[in-house]
Amino acid sequence: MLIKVPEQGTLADVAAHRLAHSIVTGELAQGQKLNEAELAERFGMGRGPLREALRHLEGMRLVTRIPNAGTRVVVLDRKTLSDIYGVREALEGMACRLAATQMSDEEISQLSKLLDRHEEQIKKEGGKIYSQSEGDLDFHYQIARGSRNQMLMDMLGSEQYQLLRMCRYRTSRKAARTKPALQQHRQIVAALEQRDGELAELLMRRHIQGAWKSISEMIDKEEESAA
Amino acid sequence: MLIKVPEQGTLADVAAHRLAHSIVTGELAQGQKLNEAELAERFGMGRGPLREALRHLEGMRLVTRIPNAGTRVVVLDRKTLSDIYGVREALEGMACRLAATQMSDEEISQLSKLLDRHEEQIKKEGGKIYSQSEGDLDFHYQIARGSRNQMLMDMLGSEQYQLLRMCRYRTSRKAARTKPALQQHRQIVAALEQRDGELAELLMRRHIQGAWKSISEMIDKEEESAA
DNA sequence: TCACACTTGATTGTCGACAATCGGAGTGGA
DNA sequence: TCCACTCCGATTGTCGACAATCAAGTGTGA
Repeated sequence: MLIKVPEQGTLADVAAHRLAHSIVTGELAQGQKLNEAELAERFGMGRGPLREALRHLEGMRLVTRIPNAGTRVVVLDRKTLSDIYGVREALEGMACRLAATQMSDEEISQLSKLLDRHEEQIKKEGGKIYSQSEGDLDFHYQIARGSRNQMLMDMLGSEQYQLLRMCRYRTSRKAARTKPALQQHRQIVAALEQRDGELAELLMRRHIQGAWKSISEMIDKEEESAA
Repeated sequence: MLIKVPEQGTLADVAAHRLAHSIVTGELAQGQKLNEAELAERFGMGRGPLREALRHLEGMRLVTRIPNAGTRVVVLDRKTLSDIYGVREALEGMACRLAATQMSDEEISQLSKLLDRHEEQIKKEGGKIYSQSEGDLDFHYQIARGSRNQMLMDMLGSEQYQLLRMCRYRTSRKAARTKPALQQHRQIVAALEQRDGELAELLMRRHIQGAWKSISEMIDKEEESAA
């Protein structure tokens, strides 16, 4: 699970995680205004920690804040999503290239086993995309870890870039892309096993481009049906 | 100037900017503990806004925070700097590639003029690296803007990645690299004028690799003299 | 009827004080 | 002499209340 639920730590941290979760899962709608007093009461805390949490989320780009006018959940329009996937392609491509030389054989083997479990899960419960999405993010995160670049890990990992998970949730309803995605993951692992960084980067970039293409089409359909 | 000084807005915003400036310029030493009450008094505000500011800086990775143990200025060791420059190479390379197709002729022309002013400045006051560093960051930021990718702009621009400015300050003392850097900037602009994204990316990546190499050697010397 | 200023309500921004927690100095015993 | 325990000061975490600001609704005059 990438969703950390540290019921320990400061209240601000707890609030940040709970809010992040609510936003990512869509429980809090995009563009929705966040009332400090109301949220503070719901979480059973004062407004101080909550405001700190909102600052944190602002840094994560999960909310936008306007002085004296409150904070709102970010809205992911097409352009924003496109920008995100563009950056992601560059960063994850880089992560893959580095991982090809930095990961241990053991780690790559673990990665392969992760895909095995993943495949089994798909066979068992075809529709359960939810867990797929989680597992997929795990896959990507493991590669980010394999890059040994802390900055990259932060950006692609838990802290930053919850936005990614947000798009996933938003678009994981009818993601029929699980099988080709798994296939691509396998290819990437194969490239890692061969220690071929260039190939691994290429494959990862294609993989993400494919994901964006798929999501982009889904948005088109939504807009059509909405119009 | 990239240093925004919004003496308007909330106190927390003001504090965040002042603190960021102090950290980037080294006024607050790396690893230094930040006492909330003391800072609050120095800035003439309560601890509430200051804590919000610290949360903000934490998101920028300018400080690290440990619950119940306070926040400290981040320490830029060699590995961290290396990681930053790695990520920067990927992101700015991408920005360059996009800018080659997205920037208007007018913008590219402006960029060229920026380099003219830059060159003049170098001739006039050879040693004044400070302004060079600012101008250089302006150059890079303009290209990030040219990519038309908001996420990229945020990451490379003012908000995120003040860390970069921090390394600059830390290493801009004896940066004899201004001339070759300017030359490389010119080459990049030339590539943009030719709308050659691939070349622009290649040149930018080399440019950043060169910068890292220079800084890396500088660190080596420092460590030698320290040892 | 429309425009404009005012009032009012709600929400955000800020402060001071209290509670919880941690690190370290000091002391006692093995 | 060294280790462990205790206590205390300092610092962080939290809350409630007050002030400032903005938005909407209302009334008045042209």
